[in-house]
Amino acid sequence: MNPFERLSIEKQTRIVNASVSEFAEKDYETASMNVVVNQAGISKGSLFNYFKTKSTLYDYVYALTLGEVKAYLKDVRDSTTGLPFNERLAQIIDSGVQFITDHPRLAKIYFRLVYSGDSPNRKKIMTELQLLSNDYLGEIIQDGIDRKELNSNLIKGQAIFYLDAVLNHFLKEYHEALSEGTQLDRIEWVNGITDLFTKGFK
Amino acid sequence: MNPFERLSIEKQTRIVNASVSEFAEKDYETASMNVVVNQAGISKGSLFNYFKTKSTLYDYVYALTLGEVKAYLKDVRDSTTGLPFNERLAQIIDSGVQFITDHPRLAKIYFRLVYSGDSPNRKKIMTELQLLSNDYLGEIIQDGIDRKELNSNLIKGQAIFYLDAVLNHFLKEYHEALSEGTQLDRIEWVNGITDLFTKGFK
DNA sequence: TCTTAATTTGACCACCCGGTCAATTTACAT
DNA sequence: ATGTAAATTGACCGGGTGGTCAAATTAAGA
Repeated sequence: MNPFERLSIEKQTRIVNASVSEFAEKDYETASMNVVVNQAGISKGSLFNYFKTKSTLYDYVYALTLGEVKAYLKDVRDSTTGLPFNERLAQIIDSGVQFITDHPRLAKIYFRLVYSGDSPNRKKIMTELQLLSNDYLGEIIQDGIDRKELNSNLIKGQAIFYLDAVLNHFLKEYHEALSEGTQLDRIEWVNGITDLFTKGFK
Repeated sequence: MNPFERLSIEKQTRIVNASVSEFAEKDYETASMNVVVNQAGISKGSLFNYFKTKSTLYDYVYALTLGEVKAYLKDVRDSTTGLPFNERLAQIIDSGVQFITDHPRLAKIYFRLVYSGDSPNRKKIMTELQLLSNDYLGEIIQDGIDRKELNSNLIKGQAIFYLDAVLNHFLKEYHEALSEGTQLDRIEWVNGITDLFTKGFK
């Protein structure tokens, strides 16, 4: 049992909160351990006792973020098996929107990761993300092909790539709009995106 | 006439080269004026005489980058007026590929900008980029609609958004593949993308 | 050649960084 | 209450940052 896990839940929460906030606001290099320490109300020595290095702390936050993302993805995948491609896609987008609303700071960390590869171990992490996207979207698309809703001549790698590009970009935009106070018309966009791909993949 | 412009072309080139390299390799905050200075073979005081601050130097590099991007875009737009949407789109992508090949470092700066908003004056710059994309892709799409190749019910803002997402993401991927030594099958991808949109926007 | 102005230099400044560790405080078993 | 082990602290370290400026060098005109 490592020292961090031995802490009271209250203290753990304070530290995780401060870390998430800092890594959400600044990129990895710019994020400051001193800020985390002050925000969490602990001493510097303590933080470095719980996490050996900055990179270790980031790993923890990263695991937390990706875990939450995966949970949302898994939920929506499992609760929509059997539905036609376009409805499934719509619900996946909705789930993304929900994630952003529930965890705006984790979303920021996620997008920072996806779009600027901002992290130590960039290579490994980017590969992991790509694999996740491949597996996940690959299955959804394959399902659509099996169901004969999508063109069986689709080049799967490409189809995944396009879906991934549009979904992530839309969610990023949605996230930015949200944190600026404005709001995108969710339904209109969900319709637009499902439309594009149901026709484009036909 | 500012002091930088008074320099010999040779010296200007050395400085611009060093700056472009540094801003391509590291994000704005992490990029180091000391590195630029050493790489360019000039003293620190000189650099700060030519450019008052780091941000000023970045502005210069940014203007250079965007200028080059715009030149490529303008060229391909003007040389393809009259062509059908799918051929036009294909040539735009090809032009992007060409830009990446000709100016890999500028491409890196451009993608860093687009995807992480990495710069001082983020807001202003992002707005400028969005405007550029809107005008440019908006015209191409409107042309396709007028020519009755694209659905006249398209929500233009959305269509632009999707095109932009896929084009930039593809070019970014192409750029990364290139700098890792591997190569994407350009033709296959160009066909895939034009396919997606000619069907998806129908 | 001498004078003056423009250019270039690099030591230096204040500040912040990630990380360390001797010293202190806290918690707990006896 | 006392002794001991564990947890916590924050002053401190080496190093890097953007930026400054008095002094040295170079260029140019008379």
